[in-house]
Amino acid sequence: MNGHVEPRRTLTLRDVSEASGVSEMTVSRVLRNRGDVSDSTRERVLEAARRLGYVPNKIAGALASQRVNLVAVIVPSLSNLVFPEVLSGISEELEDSGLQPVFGVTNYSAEREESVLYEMLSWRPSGVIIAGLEHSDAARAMLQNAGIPIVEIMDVDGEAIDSVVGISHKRAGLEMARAIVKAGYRRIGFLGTKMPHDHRARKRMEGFEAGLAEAGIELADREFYSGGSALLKGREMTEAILKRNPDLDFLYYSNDMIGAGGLLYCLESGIDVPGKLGLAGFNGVDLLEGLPRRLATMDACRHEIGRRAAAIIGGHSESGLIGGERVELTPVLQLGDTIRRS
Amino acid sequence: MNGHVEPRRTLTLRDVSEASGVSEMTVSRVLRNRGDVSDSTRERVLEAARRLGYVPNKIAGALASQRVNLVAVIVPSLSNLVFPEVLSGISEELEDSGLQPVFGVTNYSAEREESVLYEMLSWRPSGVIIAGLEHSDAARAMLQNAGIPIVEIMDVDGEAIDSVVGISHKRAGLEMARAIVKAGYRRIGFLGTKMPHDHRARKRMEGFEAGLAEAGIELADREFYSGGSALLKGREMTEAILKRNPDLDFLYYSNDMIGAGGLLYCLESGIDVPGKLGLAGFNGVDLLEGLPRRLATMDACRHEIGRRAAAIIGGHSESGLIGGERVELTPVLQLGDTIRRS
DNA sequence: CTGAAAGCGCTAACAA
DNA sequence: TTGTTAGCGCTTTCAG
Repeated sequence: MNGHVEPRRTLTLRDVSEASGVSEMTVSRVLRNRGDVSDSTRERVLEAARRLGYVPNKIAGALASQRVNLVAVIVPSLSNLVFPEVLSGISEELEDSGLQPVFGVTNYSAEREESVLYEMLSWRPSGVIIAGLEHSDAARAMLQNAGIPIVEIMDVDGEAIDSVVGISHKRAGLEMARAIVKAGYRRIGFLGTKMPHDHRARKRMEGFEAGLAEAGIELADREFYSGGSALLKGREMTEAILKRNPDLDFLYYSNDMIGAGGLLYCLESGIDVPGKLGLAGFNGVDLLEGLPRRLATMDACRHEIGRRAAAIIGGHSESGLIGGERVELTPVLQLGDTIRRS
Repeated sequence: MNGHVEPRRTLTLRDVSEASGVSEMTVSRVLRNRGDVSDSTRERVLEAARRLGYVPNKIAGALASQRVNLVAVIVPSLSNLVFPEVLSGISEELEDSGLQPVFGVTNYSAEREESVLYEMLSWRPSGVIIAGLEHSDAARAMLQNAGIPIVEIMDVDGEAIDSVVGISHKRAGLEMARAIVKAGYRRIGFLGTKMPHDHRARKRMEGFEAGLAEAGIELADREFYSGGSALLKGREMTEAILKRNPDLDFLYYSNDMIGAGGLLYCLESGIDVPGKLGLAGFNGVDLLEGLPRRLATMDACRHEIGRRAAAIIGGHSESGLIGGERVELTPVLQLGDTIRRS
């Protein structure tokens, strides 16, 4: 035991260079697998690097090479189940591309989105994947001027800055409305989140109303919530809306979790689903498979969206090109057991 | 419309300096709010920066200042509901600290953990938050040599590298076992994930078995699953284990989702819960609040763990000190409605 | 309050 | 195959 304590300084290429008796440049080549290096030299370098526990400094590397292997990913929330799934898709696709996702969360605040974006862009990432098409002017300007591929995800209803991968939430709402009308339901209630900044939920509802309007129907009632256990809220809201409006014959939920809560409530209350009351949610979450009855829903293609978006960044960052791609995925209506079949 | 296209080059301090007629150094001061600058100069600089749409280059800044405001966060998975909640806690706590979380995912693979860690450390973050106490030797060495605060989270059963924030999963299992025994259950089955690398689930089971052993009881049966909808798997496994072993009087699930599936199955099958059969899960997820009956569980303190870990990094990065802190949170047993009361 | 010089740790480009 | 030189864009330090 000697009392000697190393003055904490992280190792540099130079340390490896000295330890191996090879020039810094060659060490750098070995560590990056670039250029031809003799096997014996490579061996010596790797051995020294390993022995010292050298970890390269990407900050210096990025500055020198003007290349950064980071992809900025900006989402509104992590509690919303949907986004972790998108992130998984991104992670997966990027796994062996040499690119690294870096996540930022905005909490559905445009202001926060702006500052997260600024922060991330200041690391000069190779690309940006960002949820939604709605951004502040400043954020939009930053994205436009960044000179890197930008992929806006989740939603295609609006004008994209560069590339876009998502579904049309308007159409999702519209088609659900048509299916419901077609099944003969007429007195329809809507239950959703009280989130003025969740543009996609808003668009779904607008599309839904448009779909009803085609048949000359108006929403009979609506109920909104915020915070808390979605499943529980789904129950409570369902109870509330049915108390207020007992002759509703359909409930459309803005997401599957509250829909599942509603379904459980109805089953317990002995309500005839889908005979007397039909139900539908949105997202197509796994969870539904385990419920006593299969809630009607529409898959939001979350995982796929993540993958496709990441693939675009990967492709463009390789080719160096920026070109607006537009990928509109089509969510499939799953009638399940909660909409009666004709 | 002129056809002139700017050669894409990102702006530098120098551009702002020239546009504002102020030295680069002073521009830098203004943009970082450092040192005294006259109001008039500040104004001119900010105006120019805004007009040009300048975004500082943190890569260069970090290299020059040897300071990076990034916190590396490494978790096994994003599908497991638990981790997004931890990340939320971290995000929240770091919100106004000037620190930025950067997430990496390992898919429960030690090898992948090693490479993600290496990648992240090469950006010289201000700290690392990493799930679990089990790491490869190489990973452990990297963490030890990084010279920055390291917080291992979720679990306290083992030896920490630096700081640790979590709960004892062994104890969680142990206490659940005691509660179950105390309630008079004797023929007990365990249902969990088939994941050799989920050390925490493993420790819970070990603790659980130890708790049973105190009363001279052995696990009567076990059932494992992997992949798919947890809720559905919970149903299926429950059905399977009860078919095989109809006289079981308690089922302990390694997480709430499969527990919830089991609960739904039992209710539908008309099994008397908790009279004839008791049930318990683990995690204390929101979801449970919306179920017909409240599943017994134990809160894993996910959000709190995230916050505390982030707070440690924040504190240490300010003080520049590294010091092993140990925070053991105590999960509270929630008996709910699925363990009979004496 | 403002500016000039030096250099952070690495890699591009070129030379040997 | 290996080495040398000159920055990358910023901040630190020191001098006005």
